[in-house]
Amino acid sequence: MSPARTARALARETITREILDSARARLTTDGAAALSLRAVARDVEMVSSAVYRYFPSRDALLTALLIESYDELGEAAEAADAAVADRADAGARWLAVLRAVRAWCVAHPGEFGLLYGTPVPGYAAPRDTVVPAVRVVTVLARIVGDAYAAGARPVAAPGPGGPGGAPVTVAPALAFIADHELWSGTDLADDAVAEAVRRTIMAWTTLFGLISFELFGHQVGSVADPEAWLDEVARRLAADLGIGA
Amino acid sequence: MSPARTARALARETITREILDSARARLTTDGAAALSLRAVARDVEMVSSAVYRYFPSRDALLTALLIESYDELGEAAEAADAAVADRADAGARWLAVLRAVRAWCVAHPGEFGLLYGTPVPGYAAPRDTVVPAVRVVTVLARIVGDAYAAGARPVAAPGPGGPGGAPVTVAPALAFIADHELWSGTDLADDAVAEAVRRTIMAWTTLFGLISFELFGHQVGSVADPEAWLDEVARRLAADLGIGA
DNA sequence: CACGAGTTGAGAGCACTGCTCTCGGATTGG
DNA sequence: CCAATCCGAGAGCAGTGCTCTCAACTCGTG
Repeated sequence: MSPARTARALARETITREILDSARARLTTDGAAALSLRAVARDVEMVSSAVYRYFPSRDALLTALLIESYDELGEAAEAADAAVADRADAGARWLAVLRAVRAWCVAHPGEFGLLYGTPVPGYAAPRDTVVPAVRVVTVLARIVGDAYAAGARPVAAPGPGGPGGAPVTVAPALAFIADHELWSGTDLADDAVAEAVRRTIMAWTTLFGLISFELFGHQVGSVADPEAWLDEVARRLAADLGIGA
Repeated sequence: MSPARTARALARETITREILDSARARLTTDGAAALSLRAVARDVEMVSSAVYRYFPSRDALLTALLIESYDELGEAAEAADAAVADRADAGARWLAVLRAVRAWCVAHPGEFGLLYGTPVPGYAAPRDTVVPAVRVVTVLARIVGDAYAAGARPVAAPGPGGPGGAPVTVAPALAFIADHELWSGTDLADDAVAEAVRRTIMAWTTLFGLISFELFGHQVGSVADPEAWLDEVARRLAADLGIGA
């Protein structure tokens, strides 16, 4: 963290932190797309060109914000899960995590827009962002896996035998969830694991949609109490997953 | 449509159309936030200031695009529903509409970003956009209402009597769905209507999340076949709504 | 302590953006 | 035909990301 604690290195750390903090503040007020490097330069009372000593480009700054935010959100989810005393109460863990995820997003709308909103025009998130990005969904999958290991099962699934066609295959890139030791404790067959993964992803999709609607103003006036609405949706999702509240 | 078919009025119509078309094209290539009025001016081979004769500001242009896009999407949904011959087959109508909505969004990613993505920084959508914005969810609610009128019912709901607390109230602004004649044919009690409305909104939330994940690149590598995935999710949602496929 | 090497901040400059203003020319309705 | 209106062009302002140069500062080493 501090390889050579020289005055210069220390100043660099401090200023880098200041830039990041200012950028995140402006993220919330101005939005990710309008993040202006000159504006953060004014915030930290430097000339714009000086900021480039710390971040080689606006995109590099965005990437740093992206990783930091993903990690913060993932940690919030993990902490909420860990805070539930009764580890066997999958319903309580599920609700706690979903509440924590929404709470973080509501508290950090700018960061949420950066993470999950419209991609910033000429910017493509580099590989480094993938690992922190999947922390949240991993937490969700872990809860489901624990519940299934304890004997819980999803309700009658419209899966292979249910209505409609064969379920879609989960691509290899989701192996970190599908192949995870999460499911090793369960006595689920491989296709049952795949089914659980799909349900978890679908639940995560719903949660994301919910938060997105709330933060992007698509449910103003349609949902009176967002917190209560989240609770209700969380319970429904848990019921679908068979990890009753 | 053409009150005074003078040469000037005709030219104005044509150029307005050209500007809108160019703007929508740039929407997909550059993104909504980076929509440059000067760029569309170059496209239509005018000087930037001339464009202001047609749209008083960039925001006004955005609003026009917003309304036009909402209407197009809403019409696509309505058309897909209307195209299903067997009006009593709620499952088929549901699947058709969800497919059509996704198809339109995939075909118009720029417009999707404008409609449902991160709000453009200093821009607030005016009232005019509300009516076209709700066309899609109205189509969904109509299908559910028709099915319930025909006797279908949602599966055991974790509602008032189910697990968890009391369901959240739907705010008055959603009256256009809740108070709609959609439900007058059903013999549902008021709270059952509210329950159906909530389920419809939740399904719409999931659909939006799904499309958003796909278009914003949050499921690259995690879902192999987006179309098949949509079908599967649509069937699960229909099953939850009790309008089985 | 001194000095060369590396780091940092400031400033000017380029090309771009949204937007406002003015000015000459074209079109319109009376 | 003519006054009123509309329209396109151009200049200009303040903002943006980014590059370059230059002077000042800090650092490890001799």
